[in-house]
Amino acid sequence: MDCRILKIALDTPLDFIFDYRWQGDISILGEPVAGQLAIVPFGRREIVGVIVEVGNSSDLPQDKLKDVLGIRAQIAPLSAPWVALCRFAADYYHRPLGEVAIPGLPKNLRTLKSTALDRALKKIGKDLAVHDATPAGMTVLNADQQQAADTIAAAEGFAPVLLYGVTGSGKTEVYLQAAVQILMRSAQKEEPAQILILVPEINLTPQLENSVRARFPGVMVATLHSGLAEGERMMHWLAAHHGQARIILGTRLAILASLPHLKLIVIDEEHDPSYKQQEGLRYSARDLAVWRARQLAIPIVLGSATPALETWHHAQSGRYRKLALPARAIKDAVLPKVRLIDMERDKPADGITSTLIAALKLRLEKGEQSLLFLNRRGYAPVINCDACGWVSNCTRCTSFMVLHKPEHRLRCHHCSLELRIPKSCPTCGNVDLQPLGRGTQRIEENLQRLFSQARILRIDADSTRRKGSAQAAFDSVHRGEVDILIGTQMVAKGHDFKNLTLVGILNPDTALFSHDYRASERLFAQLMQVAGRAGRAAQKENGSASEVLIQTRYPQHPLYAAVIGHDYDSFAAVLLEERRHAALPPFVYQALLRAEAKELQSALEFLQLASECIEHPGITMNDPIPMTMTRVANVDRAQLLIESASRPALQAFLTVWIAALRDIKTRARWSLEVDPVDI
DNA sequence: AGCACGCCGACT
DNA sequence: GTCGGCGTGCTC
Repeated sequence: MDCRILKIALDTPLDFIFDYRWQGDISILGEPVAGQLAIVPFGRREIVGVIVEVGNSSDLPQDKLKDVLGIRAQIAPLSAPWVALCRFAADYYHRPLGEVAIPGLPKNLRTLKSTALDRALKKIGKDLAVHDATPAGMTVLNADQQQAADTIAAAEGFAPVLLYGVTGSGKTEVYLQAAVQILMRSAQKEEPAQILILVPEINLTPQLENSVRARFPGVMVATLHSGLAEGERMMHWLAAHHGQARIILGTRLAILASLPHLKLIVIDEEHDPSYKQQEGLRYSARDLAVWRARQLAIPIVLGSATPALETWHHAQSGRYRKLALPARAIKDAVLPKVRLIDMERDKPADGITSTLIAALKLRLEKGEQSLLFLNRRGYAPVINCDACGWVSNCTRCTSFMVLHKPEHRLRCHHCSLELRIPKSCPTCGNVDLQPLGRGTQRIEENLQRLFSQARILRIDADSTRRKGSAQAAFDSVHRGEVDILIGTQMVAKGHDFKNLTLVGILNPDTALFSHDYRASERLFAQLMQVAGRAGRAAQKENGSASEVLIQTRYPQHPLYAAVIGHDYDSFAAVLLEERRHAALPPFVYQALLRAEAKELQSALEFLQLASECIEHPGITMNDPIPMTMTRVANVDRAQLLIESASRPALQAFLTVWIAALRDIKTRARWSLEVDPVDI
């Protein structure tokens, strides 16, 4: 019998491709092909892999090879461009191919038994008949929007576009209009087309999903995000993979979906930090999306009011085309007026200045909604004992235990540790323990005292733990059942609150003096985004102008001047110049080697050995240092930053370096991150 | 990463 | 007598 050797990528940290024999009957089963999924024995387990090559020989002796147990022939093979995308990501982030390709596949594809798969395939087949229709026609765009949409839809080949427009300028309409044009054109040519739309967090932006579904009533829309149940994930993945889904709406993980007819990629709020995966394979969905668009020679739209500096830099240099939406699209809506409240002059009582209290009172009287933004959940970030100086440190992390008053708990936000609030000081017995600083719970308490008649709602990770409770909370704001909303960054994204006319920002100053050089970029984006919650709808005749009040101790800081002027351009120019002078990204390329161990010394020793283990011409090797938050859950962490002015030089070095690192004998666990963002 | 084997301490 | 701690070795 004819025997094939299949080269198969498997989800394991071992960085090589595994060979298996396949002895099936070709006349019955057909030839195995690259891109198919195969179930194979691996050690004492049975796991799924992606066939990357079909051949007749192996470097290993035949008797070392095991037989393939089965091939997923029910579904189409994954395409060569998809495998190439995975291979690029694997090479670029220096991880095994299988670790990139496999984890995103639905679990039901990974077992020998295929009943769940067969059932899903049957259902998809039925849905296909119902959903194969053309999209709805054009809608009420303004000239700038129409021109942007036309430009995107008419682009030929790889066309990266920065769609630059303030909150409310109607970027979503431009995406959807470009998508309509591309889908209609493909329907005329009878060529299937797929559009991938990435959003930062799908659960917080149901409005976008609703408007997409409303806009494409006859078109199958698939969603891909981590919140899907296993069965749903299977259905949506299959609909994308087999091409029935024409619009795919997803979070960062959707960038690795199989999309055989992909014709346009949209990244909404492209600057958002959640496009960066921060564990496991630490990829940037935005960067992979640009690579994928280039590989497929299709347009990609990066939409933002406050683009990432990397993106802005590309737009300025002409590598990306910049399309600007200068005005708010909604008739008569204007940008909210931003004012600073100098906290040195107007000293806040319980975290809220008298100016802000007066403004809240005014909005209450007018029956308009207000939002207070504070990016710190809990009641107080720490409690202490005045008598002996004790503070509520976490015993397992380099951090404080946060006071959560409604839950009567101290909680560490970095490990799962949770304690009852001590009745007295653990070291001296003093019963008068004081909360220091303010979180959303404490602000909520203050507001209830200040405005006893107002309807006050807090929205943060704690108040929305139950499934569906976040949506219920947002719905009640939309229905007008809330006068004052207090929230963390959860409330900054996506939602248009039609009757919201005042935004108060309570404590943004800490980010001004952060050691993280990206902090001011992020703060600016966050302030602009929160500010955009105010006055998104046209003002009612008797309504007042929307305003944003920022409480600060540094009213003269240039970042706030830029926020007041809604002036991203100048602010970005200043930041980019600073980055150029300081030789920081995007003018230098970075990689970060992290190490963790029970003892900090082991981690630092490993990094020291790593920094000396091979020659590194053209590479700047910094000193190993403990991470800012050194200990998390009783593990000490340290890091070593390396930099180069040349990306290829950095990549070439990393390949050699990783091989050398594997030979270092150490008790530390280590991992490498390319293009790190939180340093 | 899993998963199993293997060699030492406190329990029914 | 055995349940289980995690060292270390292997996975085509």
